[in-house]
Amino acid sequence: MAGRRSGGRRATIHDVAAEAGISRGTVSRVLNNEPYVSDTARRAVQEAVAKVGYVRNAAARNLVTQRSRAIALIIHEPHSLVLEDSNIGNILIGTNSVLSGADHQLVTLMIDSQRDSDRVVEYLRGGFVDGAIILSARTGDPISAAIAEMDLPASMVGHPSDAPDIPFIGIDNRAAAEAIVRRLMATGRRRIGMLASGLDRDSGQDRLLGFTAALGDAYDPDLVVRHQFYSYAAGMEGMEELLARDPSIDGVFAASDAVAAGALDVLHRRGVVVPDDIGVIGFDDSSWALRCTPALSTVRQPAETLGGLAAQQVLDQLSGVDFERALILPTEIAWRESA
Amino acid sequence: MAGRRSGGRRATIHDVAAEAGISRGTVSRVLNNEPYVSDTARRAVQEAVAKVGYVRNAAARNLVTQRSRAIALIIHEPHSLVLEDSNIGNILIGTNSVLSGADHQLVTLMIDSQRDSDRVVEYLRGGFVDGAIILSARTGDPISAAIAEMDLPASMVGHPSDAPDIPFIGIDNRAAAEAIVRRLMATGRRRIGMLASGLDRDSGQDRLLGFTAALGDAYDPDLVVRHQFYSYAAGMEGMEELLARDPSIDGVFAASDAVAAGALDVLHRRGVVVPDDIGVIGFDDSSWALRCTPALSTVRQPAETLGGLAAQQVLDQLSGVDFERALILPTEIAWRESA
DNA sequence: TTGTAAGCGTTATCAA
DNA sequence: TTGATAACGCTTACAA
Repeated sequence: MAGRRSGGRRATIHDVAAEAGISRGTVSRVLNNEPYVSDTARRAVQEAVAKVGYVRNAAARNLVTQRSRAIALIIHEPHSLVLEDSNIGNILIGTNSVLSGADHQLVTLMIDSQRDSDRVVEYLRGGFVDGAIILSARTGDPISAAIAEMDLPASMVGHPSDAPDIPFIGIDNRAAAEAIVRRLMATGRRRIGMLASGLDRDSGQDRLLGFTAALGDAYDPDLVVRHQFYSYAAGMEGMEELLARDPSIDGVFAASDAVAAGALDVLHRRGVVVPDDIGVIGFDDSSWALRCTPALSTVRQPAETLGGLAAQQVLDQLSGVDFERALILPTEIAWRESA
Repeated sequence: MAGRRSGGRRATIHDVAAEAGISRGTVSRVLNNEPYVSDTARRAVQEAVAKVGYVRNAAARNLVTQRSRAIALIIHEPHSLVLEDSNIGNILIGTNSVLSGADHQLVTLMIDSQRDSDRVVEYLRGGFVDGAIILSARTGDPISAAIAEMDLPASMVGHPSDAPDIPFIGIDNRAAAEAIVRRLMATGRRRIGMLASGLDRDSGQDRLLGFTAALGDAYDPDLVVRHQFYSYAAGMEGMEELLARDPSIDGVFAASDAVAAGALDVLHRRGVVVPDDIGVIGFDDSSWALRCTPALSTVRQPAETLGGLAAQQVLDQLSGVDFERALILPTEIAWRESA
């Protein structure tokens, strides 16, 4: 399992016991910081461990304890997500920090093909981890189904409409979208369009719902352009399309900051002035928002907290304490110069 | 180790053997696709497996085979890297793809604190993985030292000056930097400055060396601003500083695209026209390059290939075949509008 | 407080 | 081609 040593086999508890002149049982007790061990024995073991260069074999330990102290974080579609968009980095940081505090190792698994998906299911089934956190799942995601079926402690960040019964944590995308679109309307805009993305996820769907709810009677289906990804490219293409459909448009709600950035660049090249001619708003408050010119008005997600609480949900299941299976965190509006 | 089943314990080879009415040895052979198994036995096992819902226990298997079929990819400093910069996404994609093809699971480990660092060393020592790929190591990195010491098959992307004897793969940062700076000089610039970053890594050091080499006698130490991170913020601060030091500057080499992007924005706000007043060049050809206005001239790194070959280096060590321990890949210049 | 010994679920050797 | 059986390295009753 571990890297083959250059020469000789690696030390076991057996060697430590022999070196220290005591039994393996006591060595194990020292290693696990258990009570009822004499100071003499403790010292002897510590010295022997150092001397023979002992390191615990995880496989053997996991086999008997039925635990690994590792938690998986599953990321779908590295292309569109890690590269282009979003708070994924902050989610990771929050998760890692909570897990680290509980002395669990975070292992990130990336799914980029059917083959990956199958292998990851094997990995989870095999017992390499005690639990899992699922990011950016789409409707019909086979991993989530497998996790639910194998009854592995888990938590989803976000919550696809058809998700199996797995605890989750998220934000109210619909309400947040509605709120920021209303604010855009309050600036006097009359013809507002939307660059919708990620409609195969709850986030995308709900942001669109919030948009239509805010517009009410003013809603014009013709002013919604759909795209698969939350990407910069989607923003560029979508904005071109929107301008083609209605040159008199004076407001745009982009489904994410990356999308908004693409839209802003198109507007800039076309000589359309933001926010004078068109007000633009985004969603996420990711690192894109402040890079945009002008700075983007957007919805701030508590990404790091989201990641941390997802980790906590998994740890709680592991320790058997009660916990809230459905968590919705509040968002806020970061109002800047783009609208 | 795995998630506790709702009720009853999970099926073992024992159960399968009993159900199929044959020995555990034969069951194991079927499971591992070994030869010398009758079709009758094979079918019986497959049916039994399905019936009792058997899944192999990885810990037990790893214990006896001394293998895990998993490879770690270690990322330092998620903040500055994953969020701000670079080709890390592409490296991941390349690594995952090669490992996936060899039926190995990629597990990404993030290091964000001393505590993380210690835990990761434990994880590696424990035998959870058969090998490791190290990204963005700095000089004096304890993880690399530990990996070298424990003799774990590994590969580094990049190569810190004091790195222990671990195979590596990288690009010639010095030559690439020199080449693009020469090209900038060829556009007639006279006062060229550099926004240097990551000087605690080989990449940062070498890019600076390439810069001074290209300038030769024209090199003015006063025109080099140093910053710790390859970040957008570093580019903004550095550019302000550079303009303060010498308003007549007419060329800038940024140590990365993110840094260049920050510099471009400062110039834009100051009303300095690029490339008319100042020519700006970057490094990486990351997703930043095309988002910049104007599009950034930069050095293209074969990031995905880098990741793939690092994975291959590890796999080669595992299989014991000969391989090249020091790989340097060629780069090319992507010349666009910023210079 | 310590030692003994029985597993944990596989794979792998050796006979049959 | 198959079946016993001995490891693999550790934890954990149970006895002492």
